Amino acid sequence: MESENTCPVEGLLKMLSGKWKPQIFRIALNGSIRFNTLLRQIEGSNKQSIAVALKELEEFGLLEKKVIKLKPLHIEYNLTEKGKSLIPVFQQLEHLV
Amino acid sequence: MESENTCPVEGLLKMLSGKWKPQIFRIALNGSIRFNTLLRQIEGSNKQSIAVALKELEEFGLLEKKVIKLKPLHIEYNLTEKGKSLIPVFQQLEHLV
DNA sequence: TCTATTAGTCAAGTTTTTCTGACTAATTGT
DNA sequence: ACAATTAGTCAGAAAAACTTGACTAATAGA
Repeated sequence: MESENTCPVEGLLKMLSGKWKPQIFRIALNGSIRFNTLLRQIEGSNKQSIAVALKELEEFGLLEKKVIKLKPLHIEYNLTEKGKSLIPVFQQLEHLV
Repeated sequence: MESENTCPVEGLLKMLSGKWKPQIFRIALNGSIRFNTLLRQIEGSNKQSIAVALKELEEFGLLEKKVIKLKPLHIEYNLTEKGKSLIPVFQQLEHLV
């Protein structure tokens, strides 16, 4: 009883594909993340790519954006329930390698 | 005790990144695979891309190449132990989604 | 002899992804 | 008034990934 035309791993790969999304998601596992903070801690990254990655992670429902304060502007991204559901997968992979 | 600079998921993503590797790997979960057979069953694919994907899966140690017969030429690729170790991850992801 | 099959390789071109640098807009600090 | 911080956007360039079509080399079948 194999699934021939769908694959959950392909879904995961799609959600986390690209140069920066895996790193951003992993940092988000430790708590709230912010645009400029990510930009500084992920070396080699750039505004545009981080912005696109955050938007995609949001669109896939793994992160949710939250405006904390308007003065001064403060926006945070947090794992959604869907995002948190991936934690066991990460843990399982850790045991493997 | 978080791992800040390594990530097993990033490893998985790297091994299976690209347009065809996930599909090839998934087909390999069902048994031996062959170059021309893949080419026919994966619609939209092409020689070059399948060849590169197989080579990369081999280099990452997920598949192993085996020459069965030289006349007529018959080459097979099978999951390695490392490749098989990913099966539970696929199963876990299936339960998730 | 000619064509097909096997499993590829190679160079060139196309497409997709990523990066760079300029710009926005509101607010705070000097 | 001027610079800095926040969180971005936009267009164009550069880099990476993917595709195409021609080719190889050994063997089998008509």
